[in-house]
Amino acid sequence: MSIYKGILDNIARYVKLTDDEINEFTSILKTTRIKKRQFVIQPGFVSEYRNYIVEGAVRVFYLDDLGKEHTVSIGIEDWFFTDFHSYLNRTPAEYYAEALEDSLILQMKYEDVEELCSRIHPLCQYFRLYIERALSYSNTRVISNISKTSEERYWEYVNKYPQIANRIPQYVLASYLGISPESISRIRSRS
Amino acid sequence: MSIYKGILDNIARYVKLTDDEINEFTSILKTTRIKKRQFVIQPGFVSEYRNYIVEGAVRVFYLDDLGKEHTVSIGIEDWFFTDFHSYLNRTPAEYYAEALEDSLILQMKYEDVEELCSRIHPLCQYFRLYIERALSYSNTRVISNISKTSEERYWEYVNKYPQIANRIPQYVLASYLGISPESISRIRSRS
DNA sequence: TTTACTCCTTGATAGAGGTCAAGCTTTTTT
DNA sequence: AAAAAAGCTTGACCTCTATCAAGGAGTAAA
Repeated sequence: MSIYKGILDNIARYVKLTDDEINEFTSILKTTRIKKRQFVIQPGFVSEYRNYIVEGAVRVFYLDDLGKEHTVSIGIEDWFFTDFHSYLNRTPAEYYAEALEDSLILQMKYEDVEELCSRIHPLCQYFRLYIERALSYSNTRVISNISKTSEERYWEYVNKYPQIANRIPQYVLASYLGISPESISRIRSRS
Repeated sequence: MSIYKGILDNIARYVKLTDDEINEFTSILKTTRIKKRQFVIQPGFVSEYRNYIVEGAVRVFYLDDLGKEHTVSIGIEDWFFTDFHSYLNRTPAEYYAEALEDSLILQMKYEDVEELCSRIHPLCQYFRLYIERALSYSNTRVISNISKTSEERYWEYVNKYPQIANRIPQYVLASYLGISPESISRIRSRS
Protein backbone atom coordinates (compact mmCIF):
# COMPACT_ATOMS: atom_id res chain seq x y z
CA MET A 1 0.00 0.00 0.00
CA SER A 2 1.38 3.36 -1.02
CA ILE A 3 2.79 5.68 1.58
CA TYR A 4 0.69 8.39 -0.07
CA LYS A 5 -2.63 6.66 0.47
CA GLY A 6 -3.54 8.65 3.57
CA ILE A 7 -2.94 12.09 2.16
CA LEU A 8 -4.52 11.23 -1.20
CA ASP A 9 -7.63 9.89 0.54
CA ASN A 10 -7.73 13.09 2.56
CA ILE A 11 -7.62 15.17 -0.62
CA ALA A 12 -10.22 12.95 -2.28
CA ARG A 13 -12.68 13.77 0.51
CA TYR A 14 -12.71 17.35 -0.82
CA VAL A 15 -11.78 17.33 -4.52
CA LYS A 16 -11.11 15.03 -7.47
CA LEU A 17 -7.60 15.14 -8.95
CA THR A 18 -6.57 13.59 -12.28
CA ASP A 19 -3.80 10.99 -12.30
CA ASP A 20 -1.43 13.59 -13.70
CA GLU A 21 -2.27 16.01 -10.94
CA ILE A 22 -1.79 13.29 -8.34
CA ASN A 23 1.63 12.56 -9.79
CA GLU A 24 2.59 16.20 -9.77
CA PHE A 25 1.49 16.49 -6.19
CA THR A 26 3.23 13.37 -4.89
CA SER A 27 6.40 14.43 -6.68
CA ILE A 28 6.80 17.38 -4.31
CA LEU A 29 6.42 15.21 -1.21
CA LYS A 30 9.56 14.46 0.74
CA THR A 31 9.35 11.41 3.00
CA THR A 32 11.07 11.86 6.34
CA ARG A 33 11.45 9.58 9.32
CA ILE A 34 11.88 11.14 12.72
CA LYS A 35 12.75 9.50 16.01
CA LYS A 36 10.93 10.12 19.26
CA ARG A 37 12.04 13.37 20.91
CA GLN A 38 13.60 14.62 17.67
CA PHE A 39 12.80 18.17 16.52
CA VAL A 40 11.37 18.87 13.08
CA ILE A 41 11.01 22.63 13.63
CA GLN A 42 13.16 24.79 15.88
CA PRO A 43 13.12 28.50 16.75
CA GLY A 44 15.59 30.43 14.66
CA PHE A 45 15.16 28.29 11.57
CA VAL A 46 12.50 28.92 8.96
CA SER A 47 9.77 26.27 8.96
CA GLU A 48 10.20 25.39 5.28
CA TYR A 49 7.54 22.70 5.11
CA ARG A 50 3.91 21.92 5.54
CA ASN A 51 4.12 18.52 7.22
CA TYR A 52 1.65 15.64 7.03
CA ILE A 53 1.81 12.79 9.52
CA VAL A 54 1.63 9.32 7.91
CA GLU A 55 2.47 7.45 11.08
CA GLY A 56 3.32 8.58 14.59
CA ALA A 57 2.59 11.64 16.70
CA VAL A 58 4.03 15.15 16.72
CA ARG A 59 3.41 18.19 18.86
CA VAL A 60 4.16 21.84 18.16
CA PHE A 61 4.99 23.94 21.20
CA TYR A 62 6.14 27.34 22.30
CA LEU A 63 8.81 27.77 24.97
CA ASP A 64 8.23 30.97 26.93
CA ASP A 65 10.73 33.25 28.66
CA LEU A 66 10.32 31.33 31.91
CA GLY A 67 11.13 28.03 30.23
CA LYS A 68 7.54 26.78 30.26
CA GLU A 69 6.19 24.82 27.32
CA HIS A 70 2.84 25.66 25.71
CA THR A 71 1.54 23.19 23.17
CA VAL A 72 0.08 24.73 20.02
CA SER A 73 -1.02 21.51 18.37
CA ILE A 74 -0.96 17.77 18.85
CA GLY A 75 -1.12 15.66 15.71
CA ILE A 76 -1.35 11.97 14.95
CA GLU A 77 -1.94 10.09 11.71
CA ASP A 78 -3.62 12.16 8.97
CA TRP A 79 -2.91 15.56 10.56
CA PHE A 80 -0.92 18.47 9.21
CA PHE A 81 1.42 20.60 11.25
CA THR A 82 3.88 23.47 10.81
CA ASP A 83 4.77 26.80 12.35
CA PHE A 84 2.30 28.58 10.11
CA HIS A 85 3.58 32.06 10.76
CA SER A 86 7.15 31.08 9.91
CA TYR A 87 6.05 28.97 6.95
CA LEU A 88 3.91 31.69 5.39
CA ASN A 89 6.26 34.61 5.97
CA ARG A 90 9.60 32.83 5.55
CA THR A 91 10.67 34.15 8.94
CA PRO A 92 12.45 32.21 11.70
CA ALA A 93 10.15 29.87 13.59
CA GLU A 94 8.99 30.68 17.11
CA TYR A 95 7.84 27.17 17.85
CA TYR A 96 9.34 23.74 18.21
CA ALA A 97 7.85 20.67 16.55
CA GLU A 98 8.83 17.49 18.36
CA ALA A 99 8.10 13.86 17.61
CA LEU A 100 6.22 12.24 20.48
CA GLU A 101 6.80 8.83 18.87
CA ASP A 102 8.97 7.54 16.05
CA SER A 103 7.10 9.03 13.11
CA LEU A 104 6.88 9.08 9.37
CA ILE A 105 5.96 12.39 7.80
CA LEU A 106 5.49 13.87 4.34
CA GLN A 107 6.99 17.30 3.83
CA MET A 108 6.02 19.78 1.16
CA LYS A 109 8.01 22.96 0.61
CA TYR A 110 6.25 26.31 0.64
CA GLU A 111 7.42 27.19 -2.90
CA ASP A 112 6.28 23.85 -4.28
CA VAL A 113 2.86 24.10 -2.66
CA GLU A 114 2.40 27.64 -3.92
CA GLU A 115 3.54 26.72 -7.40
CA LEU A 116 1.15 23.77 -7.57
CA CYS A 117 -1.72 25.73 -6.06
CA SER A 118 -1.32 28.47 -8.61
CA ARG A 119 -1.33 25.92 -11.42
CA ILE A 120 -3.74 23.22 -10.20
CA HIS A 121 -7.09 24.68 -9.31
CA PRO A 122 -8.52 21.63 -7.49
CA LEU A 123 -5.46 21.44 -5.26
CA CYS A 124 -5.94 25.07 -4.32
CA GLN A 125 -9.57 24.22 -3.54
CA TYR A 126 -8.46 21.34 -1.35
CA PHE A 127 -6.17 23.47 0.79
CA ARG A 128 -8.76 26.24 1.02
CA LEU A 129 -11.51 23.89 2.15
CA TYR A 130 -9.23 22.05 4.53
CA ILE A 131 -7.94 25.20 6.18
CA GLU A 132 -11.39 26.73 6.51
CA ARG A 133 -12.26 23.78 8.68
CA ALA A 134 -9.04 24.13 10.63
CA LEU A 135 -9.92 27.76 11.31
CA SER A 136 -13.39 26.81 12.46
CA TYR A 137 -11.82 24.31 14.87
CA SER A 138 -9.33 26.89 16.11
CA ASN A 139 -12.18 29.29 16.92
CA THR A 140 -13.80 26.57 19.00
CA ARG A 141 -10.58 26.09 20.93
CA VAL A 142 -10.31 29.82 21.63
CA ILE A 143 -13.83 29.89 23.04
CA SER A 144 -13.17 26.79 25.10
CA ASN A 145 -10.05 28.42 26.56
CA ILE A 146 -11.77 31.61 27.58
CA SER A 147 -15.12 30.22 28.69
CA LYS A 148 -14.52 26.87 30.35
CA THR A 149 -12.87 25.74 33.57
CA SER A 150 -9.75 23.55 33.53
CA GLU A 151 -11.81 20.56 34.53
CA GLU A 152 -14.32 21.12 31.74
CA ARG A 153 -11.59 21.53 29.14
CA TYR A 154 -9.87 18.38 30.31
CA TRP A 155 -12.92 16.13 30.12
CA GLU A 156 -14.03 17.72 26.88
CA TYR A 157 -10.72 16.81 25.27
CA VAL A 158 -10.58 13.32 26.72
CA ASN A 159 -14.10 12.57 25.52
CA LYS A 160 -13.51 14.05 22.08
CA TYR A 161 -10.08 12.56 21.44
CA PRO A 162 -9.75 9.52 23.72
CA GLN A 163 -7.34 7.82 21.33
CA ILE A 164 -5.00 10.82 21.46
CA ALA A 165 -5.35 11.43 25.19
CA ASN A 166 -4.36 7.84 25.90
CA ARG A 167 -1.37 8.01 23.60
CA ILE A 168 0.44 11.15 24.72
CA PRO A 169 2.09 12.11 28.02
CA GLN A 170 -0.18 13.97 30.38
CA TYR A 171 2.12 16.94 30.69
CA VAL A 172 1.75 17.49 26.94
CA LEU A 173 -2.03 17.49 27.17
CA ALA A 174 -1.74 19.79 30.19
CA SER A 175 0.31 22.30 28.23
CA TYR A 176 -2.14 22.06 25.32
CA LEU A 177 -5.10 22.84 27.55
CA GLY A 178 -3.31 25.53 29.55
CA ILE A 179 -3.41 23.59 32.81
CA SER A 180 -0.56 22.56 35.10
CA PRO A 181 0.34 18.85 35.11
CA GLU A 182 -0.39 18.73 38.83
CA SER A 183 -3.91 20.02 38.29
CA ILE A 184 -4.57 17.43 35.58
CA SER A 185 -3.48 14.78 38.02
CA ARG A 186 -5.86 16.12 40.66
CA ILE A 187 -8.73 16.39 38.18
CA ARG A 188 -8.27 12.73 37.29
CA SER A 189 -8.09 11.58 40.90
CA ARG A 190 -11.36 13.39 41.62
CA SER A 191 -13.38 10.88 39.65
CA MET B 1 -15.78 55.90 -4.72
CA SER B 2 -17.23 52.44 -5.06
CA ILE B 3 -18.55 50.62 -2.06
CA TYR B 4 -16.53 47.65 -3.29
CA LYS B 5 -13.19 49.42 -3.21
CA GLY B 6 -12.14 48.02 0.16
CA ILE B 7 -12.79 44.38 -0.58
CA LEU B 8 -11.36 44.62 -4.09
CA ASP B 9 -8.19 46.22 -2.76
CA ASN B 10 -7.99 43.45 -0.20
CA ILE B 11 -8.24 40.82 -2.94
CA ALA B 12 -5.71 42.70 -5.08
CA ARG B 13 -3.14 42.38 -2.31
CA TYR B 14 -3.16 38.62 -2.97
CA VAL B 15 -4.25 37.98 -6.57
CA LYS B 16 -5.03 39.70 -9.84
CA LEU B 17 -8.61 39.35 -11.12
CA THR B 18 -9.77 40.26 -14.62
CA ASP B 19 -12.54 42.84 -15.01
CA ASP B 20 -14.97 40.05 -15.83
CA GLU B 21 -14.01 38.15 -12.70
CA ILE B 22 -14.39 41.30 -10.63
CA ASN B 23 -17.87 41.78 -12.04
CA GLU B 24 -18.82 38.21 -11.31
CA PHE B 25 -17.56 38.57 -7.79
CA THR B 26 -19.24 41.88 -7.01
CA SER B 27 -22.50 40.53 -8.46
CA ILE B 28 -22.80 38.06 -5.56
CA LEU B 29 -22.28 40.75 -2.93
CA LYS B 30 -25.32 41.85 -1.01
CA THR B 31 -25.04 45.24 0.65
CA THR B 32 -26.61 45.41 4.08
CA ARG B 33 -26.88 48.20 6.61
CA ILE B 34 -27.16 47.30 10.26
CA LYS B 35 -27.91 49.51 13.22
CA LYS B 36 -25.96 49.49 16.44
CA ARG B 37 -26.98 46.57 18.70
CA GLN B 38 -28.66 44.77 15.80
CA PHE B 39 -27.89 41.07 15.29
CA VAL B 40 -26.59 39.73 11.98
CA ILE B 41 -26.21 36.14 13.17
CA GLN B 42 -28.27 34.42 15.85
CA PRO B 43 -28.18 30.94 17.39
CA GLY B 44 -30.74 28.68 15.79
CA PHE B 45 -30.45 30.21 12.34
CA VAL B 46 -27.88 29.12 9.77
CA SER B 47 -25.17 31.70 9.19
CA GLU B 48 -25.75 31.92 5.43
CA TYR B 49 -23.11 34.52 4.67
CA ARG B 50 -19.46 35.34 4.81
CA ASN B 51 -19.60 38.99 5.86
CA TYR B 52 -17.16 41.77 5.05
CA ILE B 53 -17.23 45.04 6.98
CA VAL B 54 -17.12 48.15 4.77
CA GLU B 55 -17.85 50.57 7.58
CA GLY B 56 -18.55 50.11 11.27
CA ALA B 57 -17.72 47.48 13.87
CA VAL B 58 -19.14 44.03 14.58
CA ARG B 59 -18.42 41.41 17.20
CA VAL B 60 -19.18 37.70 17.21
CA PHE B 61 -19.86 36.19 20.60
CA TYR B 62 -20.94 33.05 22.35
CA LEU B 63 -23.50 33.11 25.16
CA ASP B 64 -22.83 30.31 27.65
CA ASP B 65 -25.25 28.38 29.86
CA LEU B 66 -24.73 30.85 32.68
CA GLY B 67 -25.63 33.81 30.46
CA LYS B 68 -22.05 35.02 30.11
CA GLU B 69 -20.82 36.42 26.83
CA HIS B 70 -17.53 35.29 25.27
CA THR B 71 -16.36 37.27 22.27
CA VAL B 72 -15.02 35.16 19.39
CA SER B 73 -14.00 38.04 17.15
CA ILE B 74 -14.05 41.80 16.95
CA GLY B 75 -14.04 43.32 13.47
CA ILE B 76 -13.86 46.81 12.05
CA GLU B 77 -13.39 48.07 8.47
CA ASP B 78 -11.82 45.53 6.10
CA TRP B 79 -12.44 42.49 8.32
CA PHE B 80 -14.48 39.38 7.60
CA PHE B 81 -16.72 37.65 10.10
CA THR B 82 -19.18 34.78 10.26
CA ASP B 83 -20.02 31.77 12.43
CA PHE B 84 -17.64 29.61 10.43
CA HIS B 85 -18.89 26.30 11.74
CA SER B 86 -22.48 27.15 10.89
CA TYR B 87 -21.52 28.68 7.55
CA LEU B 88 -19.44 25.71 6.43
CA ASN B 89 -21.74 22.96 7.62
CA ARG B 90 -25.10 24.66 7.03
CA THR B 91 -26.02 23.95 10.65
CA PRO B 92 -27.70 26.36 13.08
CA ALA B 93 -25.34 29.01 14.42
CA GLU B 94 -24.04 28.83 17.97
CA TYR B 95 -22.85 32.42 18.03
CA TYR B 96 -24.35 35.87 17.82
CA ALA B 97 -22.95 38.59 15.56
CA GLU B 98 -23.87 42.04 16.82
CA ALA B 99 -23.18 45.48 15.40
CA LEU B 100 -21.19 47.60 17.87
CA GLU B 101 -21.86 50.66 15.68
CA ASP B 102 -24.14 51.42 12.75
CA SER B 103 -22.39 49.41 10.06
CA LEU B 104 -22.31 48.68 6.38
CA ILE B 105 -21.45 45.14 5.41
CA LEU B 106 -21.12 43.06 2.25
CA GLN B 107 -22.62 39.60 2.44
CA MET B 108 -21.75 36.68 0.22
CA LYS B 109 -23.75 33.46 0.32
CA TYR B 110 -21.99 30.14 0.89
CA GLU B 111 -23.30 28.65 -2.38
CA ASP B 112 -22.25 31.70 -4.39
CA VAL B 113 -18.76 31.73 -2.89
CA GLU B 114 -18.34 28.01 -3.53
CA GLU B 115 -19.63 28.30 -7.05
CA LEU B 116 -17.26 31.15 -7.85
CA CYS B 117 -14.31 29.50 -6.13
CA SER B 118 -14.82 26.32 -8.12
CA ARG B 119 -14.93 28.32 -11.34
CA ILE B 120 -12.48 31.20 -10.73
CA HIS B 121 -9.09 29.91 -9.74
CA PRO B 122 -7.60 33.26 -8.57
CA LEU B 123 -10.56 33.84 -6.29
CA CYS B 124 -10.03 30.43 -4.72
CA GLN B 125 -6.38 31.39 -4.27
CA TYR B 126 -7.41 34.61 -2.58
CA PHE B 127 -9.59 32.91 0.00
CA ARG B 128 -6.99 30.23 0.61
CA LEU B 129 -4.19 32.72 1.20
CA TYR B 130 -6.38 34.98 3.30
CA ILE B 131 -7.57 32.19 5.54
CA GLU B 132 -4.12 30.70 5.99
CA ARG B 133 -3.17 34.01 7.56
CA ALA B 134 -6.31 34.03 9.68
CA LEU B 135 -5.39 30.57 10.96
CA SER B 136 -1.88 31.70 11.78
CA TYR B 137 -3.35 34.59 13.76
CA SER B 138 -5.79 32.29 15.54
CA ASN B 139 -2.89 30.06 16.65
CA THR B 140 -1.19 33.11 18.14
CA ARG B 141 -4.32 33.93 20.08
CA VAL B 142 -4.56 30.40 21.46
CA ILE B 143 -0.97 30.56 22.70
CA SER B 144 -1.57 33.98 24.19
CA ASN B 145 -4.60 32.65 26.05
CA ILE B 146 -2.81 29.68 27.57
CA SER B 147 0.57 31.25 28.24
CA LYS B 148 0.01 34.84 29.31
CA THR B 149 -1.52 36.50 32.34
CA SER B 150 -4.63 38.67 32.04
CA GLU B 151 -2.54 41.79 32.39
CA GLU B 152 -0.13 40.74 29.64
CA ARG B 153 -2.98 39.87 27.29
CA TYR B 154 -4.66 43.20 27.94
CA TRP B 155 -1.62 45.37 27.21
CA GLU B 156 -0.65 43.20 24.27
CA TYR B 157 -4.03 43.83 22.67
CA VAL B 158 -4.11 47.53 23.47
CA ASN B 159 -0.64 48.03 21.99
CA LYS B 160 -1.38 45.96 18.92
CA TYR B 161 -4.84 47.35 18.17
CA PRO B 162 -5.09 50.74 19.87
CA GLN B 163 -7.60 52.00 17.31
CA ILE B 164 -9.94 49.09 18.09
CA ALA B 165 -9.41 49.15 21.85
CA ASN B 166 -10.39 52.82 21.96
CA ARG B 167 -13.47 52.25 19.87
CA ILE B 168 -15.22 49.38 21.60
CA PRO B 169 -16.74 49.06 25.08
CA GLN B 170 -14.35 47.63 27.62
CA TYR B 171 -16.63 44.77 28.56
CA VAL B 172 -16.43 43.56 24.96
CA LEU B 173 -12.65 43.58 25.03
CA ALA B 174 -12.79 41.85 28.41
CA SER B 175 -14.93 39.04 27.01
CA TYR B 176 -12.59 38.75 24.01
CA LEU B 177 -9.54 38.35 26.22
CA GLY B 178 -11.25 36.07 28.74
CA ILE B 179 -10.99 38.55 31.60
CA SER B 180 -13.76 39.99 33.78
CA PRO B 181 -14.65 43.65 33.18
CA GLU B 182 -13.75 44.40 36.79
CA SER B 183 -10.26 43.01 36.32
CA ILE B 184 -9.72 45.07 33.18
CA SER B 185 -10.72 48.13 35.16
CA ARG B 186 -8.20 47.26 37.88
CA ILE B 187 -5.45 46.54 35.36
CA ARG B 188 -5.96 49.99 33.85
CA SER B 189 -6.00 51.76 37.21
CA ARG B 190 -2.70 50.09 38.10
CA SER B 191 -0.76 52.18 35.61
C1' DT C 1 -33.52 68.87 33.47
C1' DT C 2 -35.31 64.66 35.05
C1' DT C 3 -35.32 59.82 34.04
C1' DA C 4 -33.27 55.91 32.50
C1' DC C 5 -29.84 53.27 30.40
C1' DT C 6 -25.29 51.78 29.65
C1' DC C 7 -20.86 51.38 31.04
C1' DC C 8 -17.09 51.77 34.32
C1' DT C 9 -14.98 51.76 38.97
C1' DT C 10 -13.95 50.27 43.63
C1' DG C 11 -14.20 47.32 47.81
C1' DA C 12 -14.67 42.87 50.13
C1' DT C 13 -14.49 38.02 49.74
C1' DA C 14 -13.78 33.38 48.11
C1' DG C 15 -12.04 29.84 45.38
C1' DA C 16 -9.77 27.70 41.41
C1' DG C 17 -5.70 26.46 40.17
C1' DG C 18 -0.59 27.59 40.10
C1' DT C 19 3.95 26.73 42.43
C1' DC C 20 7.24 24.27 45.16
C1' DA C 21 8.82 20.10 47.08
C1' DA C 22 9.17 15.32 47.79
C1' DG C 23 8.37 10.68 46.76
C1' DC C 24 6.66 7.06 43.74
C1' DT C 25 6.07 4.52 39.26
C1' DT C 26 7.06 3.42 34.74
C1' DT C 27 9.95 3.37 30.83
C1' DT C 28 14.34 3.52 28.70
C1' DT C 29 19.13 2.79 28.61
C1' DT C 30 23.34 0.46 29.67
C1' DA D 1 19.11 -6.58 36.13
C1' DA D 2 20.68 -2.33 37.70
C1' DA D 3 20.83 2.49 36.88
C1' DA D 4 19.00 6.50 35.04
C1' DA D 5 15.66 9.19 33.08
C1' DA D 6 11.02 10.52 32.34
C1' DG D 7 6.54 10.97 33.95
C1' DC D 8 2.89 11.00 37.54
C1' DT D 9 0.92 11.87 42.21
C1' DT D 10 0.15 14.13 46.56
C1' DG D 11 0.53 17.73 50.14
C1' DA D 12 1.10 22.50 51.72
C1' DC D 13 0.72 26.97 50.56
C1' DC D 14 -0.36 31.16 48.16
C1' DT D 15 -1.70 34.25 44.46
C1' DC D 16 -4.43 35.79 40.89
C1' DT D 17 -8.64 36.92 39.38
C1' DA D 18 -13.66 35.90 39.40
C1' DT D 19 -17.80 37.11 41.82
C1' DC D 20 -20.95 39.88 44.38
C1' DA D 21 -22.44 44.35 45.64
C1' DA D 22 -22.87 49.16 45.53
C1' DG D 23 -22.11 53.50 43.71
C1' DG D 24 -20.52 56.84 40.08
C1' DA D 25 -20.11 58.81 35.36
C1' DG D 26 -21.42 59.57 30.97
C1' DT D 27 -24.99 59.43 27.27
C1' DA D 28 -29.46 59.17 25.31
C1' DA D 29 -34.25 59.64 25.71
C1' DA D 30 -38.52 61.96 27.45
